[in-house]
Order: sequence, then structure tokens, then C-alpha cells
Amino acid sequence: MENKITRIVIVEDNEVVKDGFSLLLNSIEEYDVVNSYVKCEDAIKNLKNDQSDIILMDLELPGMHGIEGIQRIKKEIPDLNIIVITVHEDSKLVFQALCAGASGYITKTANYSSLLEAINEIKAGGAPMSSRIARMVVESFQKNQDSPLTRRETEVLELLSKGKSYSIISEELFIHKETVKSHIKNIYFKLQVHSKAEAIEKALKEKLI
Amino acid sequence: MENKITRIVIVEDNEVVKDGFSLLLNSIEEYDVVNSYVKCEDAIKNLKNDQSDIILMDLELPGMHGIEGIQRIKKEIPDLNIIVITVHEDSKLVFQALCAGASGYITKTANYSSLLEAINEIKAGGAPMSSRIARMVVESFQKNQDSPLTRRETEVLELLSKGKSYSIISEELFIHKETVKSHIKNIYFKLQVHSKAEAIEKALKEKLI
DNA sequence: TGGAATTTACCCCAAAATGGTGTATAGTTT
DNA sequence: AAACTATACACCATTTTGGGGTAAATTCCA
Repeated sequence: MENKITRIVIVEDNEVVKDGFSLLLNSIEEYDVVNSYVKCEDAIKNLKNDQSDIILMDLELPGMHGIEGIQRIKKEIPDLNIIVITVHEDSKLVFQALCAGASGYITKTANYSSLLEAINEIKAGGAPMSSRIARMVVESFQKNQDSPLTRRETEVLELLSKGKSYSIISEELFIHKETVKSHIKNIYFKLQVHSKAEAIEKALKEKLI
Repeated sequence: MENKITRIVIVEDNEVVKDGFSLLLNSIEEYDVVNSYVKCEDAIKNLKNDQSDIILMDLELPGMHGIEGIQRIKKEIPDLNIIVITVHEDSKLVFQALCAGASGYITKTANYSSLLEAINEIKAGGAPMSSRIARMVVESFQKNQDSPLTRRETEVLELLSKGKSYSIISEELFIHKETVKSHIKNIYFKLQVHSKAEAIEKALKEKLI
């Protein structure tokens, strides 16, 4: 198992970076950069031929955007691991890439060692991320610990945000439907809103649920 | 900056592990284990006195559960970094801990070096996680790339899941209200459901939205 | 280029859900 | 003792939802 060669494909429009990565990785016995492309489209065309285990991918590319590319590649070969390598650290792109199917997200840095680490991480079943990205990802889970809502109200709002009606909520919480209504009245008052949609929007934005 | 001592608190009911960690960390110049506890309650009582930068925390503890403990600690001192150290890898606990405010989640292993790495990661503003945990976290973002829904249907369902009514959805998508209805009818048919709540539940479970 | 899939739009209708009033009691926590 | 929380009920108008149909324009892909 250990001496199987890891086949790598690179998609990167900056030729210098692309060739740099190729040289670096090819200089290592266990890695083989089977192909490298400047455009997603070309990488997708040759997916079957390349039979790669890992794709290193930039996001801002000529033609198809990297996010779209990730989606198409994962749709075709779900087990292929894609590592995004970019200069962008803005959260929108990060989450879009992860949603699209990226298994790692690292930022271009001067040192190549983090790239090698990332590839080893992926091979070990991990999800390599640079420090800041990892923190962003973890923080996206964290709830606001200073919610104005009580425990019960939060619970009700959570069910409401799953599209459940007052009746269903009352059944699931074993309380009267009118009680659910009371809770919702209080939620609306505390959040200063006047409808379900507004309440959910505000709750999501402030991470109350 | 670099020569500031990092103050660490340990909460761990296994005395052997607790003392092992303490010894290890105290043997390093820049770390100071200011206190260690067997129970969350005690750690919380001494939060102000301990003035720690980092808390290493087990989850299954006598008395208050670690998840609850994390919540209380973060509520009191939001900037305190908490690293969960446990044997459990089940996803529910991981996500609960992250939601509660943990900044890292590593599993107890034989080697201590990963513990030191984790602490360095945290100090560097990262979010240390063991490979499997990182992968779980990243996978939790990934959408199902084989959705039976079309782009537009997905869009409609996403808005529906935010509690928006047909009217609001139609306004936001600049289409007729009846068109929204058509999309929703098709969504229900494809997902084999008969209500909003069922559709959202199924969509969330199958990661269609 | 031609058929399939997608997106758009409309009709009817009854049941269900929502949101705004207002009131009130038991229990918990501080 | 006071404040907060969770519970429950009544009335009422408006909105929303879901089920039944139908059908045209557009886009995609083979």
C-alpha cells in the first residue's frame, strides 16, 4: 500500500507556480504529477485518462471558475480529493469551495513544505487547511453565547426554521399549540421582528440558532 | 510578545492523564499549567483567578458535562481558547463542542507531540483538529452533487428553508408567485413529500441545500 | 437539428397556518 | 419579593399552503 505512487493533477493559470509545484512534487519518489492544466475545462476533459488521486487547484482561472470546476469534477469522480490552493482567504470563497466538494484549502505561501504536508494530510484521510481557514471554519459553527432568547424559545425557533408549523412544534415539544404561539410572540418581540422569515433571518445572522 | 508565558488550565477526570499533561507542559519554559481540575464546576469557579489563555478539556466528566462547561466558560470569557481532548470521535459530540465554542478538537493519542502542536496552532490563531475530525467538519459542508433538483428548484427550496413565503420568494427571484408554486410542486414530487417541513427535513438530511 | 429538460405562468378551491390583540397561572431563579 | 420563564386560552382577519389541472417559452445536450 505504502509504495503506491500518488497521482497528482495541477490546475493553475500562473505558469511559474504551476511548473514550480510540478518540479517540486515530481522530485519526490512517491508523487507523480501526471498532468497540469491552465484551465478547468481541460482538466475535466482528461479526468478519466489522468486517473489522479489528488487535484491541486487554483480558483481564479481563465474560463470556468474553480468553484464550478470542483463541482463538476466531484460529480464525475466523487472519491477524488481536491485541494484548493489560492491567495484568497475571504470566507465566501472558502465556504463555496468546501460546499462544492473541496477536501482542503490552503493559501499560497512562500514555503513549499506546507504543500507537502497538505498532500500527506489528504492521504491520511484528513482535511488540510491553513490556520486562518481552519479557524474560520470552526467559528462558523459557534453559536452566539449571549442570545436574548431563552432555552425554550431557541428550541421553538430552531423547529420553526426547519419549516415546521405551530401544530407540529407543539407535538414535538409536548406542549399546547397556544404555548408555541406565546413563545413565538416573545421571540418576535425580543428580536424586534414581525414574521417568521424575519425572525429566522435575524437568528441566522446573529447565530442564535 | 513571544516570551509571554502561556497560561493553561486542564480539566480532565483521569488523574493519570491530567498529571501527565501537566508534567509535560510544565516542563516547557513558555507554558505554565496554572491549575488542573477534575470537574468543570471547579474550573468555572476559578476562571477569574486562573486567568488562563487556553483550557484543555475532556468531555465526559463527573457532574456537569463538558459541552455545558464549554458554553458557560465561553459565555464568561469569550476570548479564552478551549481545546477538547477526548477519546470520542462521534460527530454529534464534535459538532456540539464546536457549537458550544471549542476552538479545537483532538483525540487522545499515545504521542504527546500532537498536543504540543495543537497548543501552538491555537496560539497562531488556528483551530487544531485531528485528521478525522477535520475531515468530518469539512464534509459537513459538502453538498450532495447528485441532487435530483434543478438549480432553480434548489434556489426555491433554499429560500423556503429560510421561512420565506411563496410571495416573498417570488419577489426575490423576480418571478410570478404561481411559478414558485410550480417549482414547489415539482420539488415535492421529486422528494416524495407533501409539505414544507418534510421537504426541508429531507433536503437537509440529503444535503440538497 | 430535434427532443428532453427546465423555467415560466395561469386557473380553481378548501384547509391550514399566521400574526396581532389580550389575559393568566404555575414554577424557577436570583 | 421580584423578575423571569414556561405554560395555556380566546377572538379574529388575512395570508399561506397544498392539491388538482394546463401550457408556452427557453435552454440544454446529444
